[in-house]
Amino acid sequence: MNRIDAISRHAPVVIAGPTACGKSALAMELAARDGRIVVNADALQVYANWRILTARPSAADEAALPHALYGHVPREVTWSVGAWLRDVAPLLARPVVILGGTGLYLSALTEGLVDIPPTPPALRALADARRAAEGVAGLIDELDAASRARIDLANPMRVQRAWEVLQATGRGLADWQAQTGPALLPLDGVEALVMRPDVAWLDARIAQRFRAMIAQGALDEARAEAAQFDPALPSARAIGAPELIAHLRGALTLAQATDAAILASRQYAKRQRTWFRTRMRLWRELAVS
RNA sequence: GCCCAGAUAGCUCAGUCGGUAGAGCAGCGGAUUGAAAAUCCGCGUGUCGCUGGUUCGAUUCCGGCUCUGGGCA
Repeated sequence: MNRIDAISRHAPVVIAGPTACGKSALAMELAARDGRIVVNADALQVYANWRILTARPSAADEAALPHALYGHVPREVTWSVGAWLRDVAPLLARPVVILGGTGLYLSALTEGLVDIPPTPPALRALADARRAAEGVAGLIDELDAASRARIDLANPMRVQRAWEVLQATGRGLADWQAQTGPALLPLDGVEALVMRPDVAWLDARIAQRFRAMIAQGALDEARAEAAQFDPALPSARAIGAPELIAHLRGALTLAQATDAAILASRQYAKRQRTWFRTRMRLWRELAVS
C-alpha cells in the first residue's frame, strides 16, 4: 500500500513540510495520479533568478506535469503573501496540489488574510530610511493605539509594517485585520497534510542537498547574480545566496560558505518546525517516505 | 629530554584576591495577518584535565601526572 492511497483523489491537497523533506516528489505523484497542477507555496521559489539554490522543480519535472508559481517573479520585485494569494486564487478552479514550506502563505490560504492595498515602494523606502537613521521609536510614536497594542513592538519589521499601512491607507493595521474575511481554502473540504520529519534525518538531508546543489552548478548561478546582487532585496534572501556570493568575492572559502549555508538551512527548518507544530495542529501528519 | 604557556558549556573564550561559574556562537522553546528562506522574544545545557596536599571549604593555592601549543636541544 502506497502512502498516497490514503489521500483524496478529488479534494484540493495542501502539503506543508520543512525544507528538503521530500514534498516535491509527493506532489509529483499526486499530480500524475489525479491530473493536478503543482502549485508553489514557497516564498523564495517564486523568484526567477535562483533555480538550483531554492530547490525548484527541475525543467524536466516542469515539462512532465503542469506547475504554477515557480520562478515567475523577477529578482528586483518585492513579493508578498498577498501577491501570492492573488496568484493562487484563479488556480483553485482546477485540481491542485499546493506545497511549500512558507507557513505564513499556507496559513493565509487556509485561515484568511485581509486584503490591504500594497505599500507603495516610495513609502517603503521612506520607512527604511527613517528606521536606519533614527531607529524604530519614532515610527512607534506615530502608530494608532489599537495597532500599537496588537503588534510586537520589539520587532522592527512588524512596527514598520503597521506604520506603512497606516500611512498608505489612513487606517490602522489592527483595524484592517479585524475585518479579515473567510479563507480562500478553508481547512474543511481540503486534504491538509503536514510532514514532520525526524530532526537528525532532516539535518543530514539538508547537508547532502546543499552539496548536491553545488555539484549541480549553484556556483554558476551565484556567479550570474554577483554583479547585481543586492542583499536588501527579498530575492537575495535565498539561503546560501549571500554565502556563495561572499565566496565568489573571496571573503569565504567554499568550505566555509557551505558550512554557513547548511547551518542557516537547519535554523530555517527549525523555525518551520515550530510553525508546523503550533499552527498546524489540525493538519494530518503524513509519513515522510 | 629541558623550559614556557594552556586545559572551564557542543565550539571560542572570560572569571573566581578560596564559598561549586558566565559571555558570544551553536542548541532548545515560542511568536508570526503583504519583506516570512524574513524578523523578533525567551532559556545555560558544566565531574572547571586527572590525582594527591593545605583548608571548615579547592575550579581557584601548592606538588605530581596526562594531554595540547610554542621554544631550546
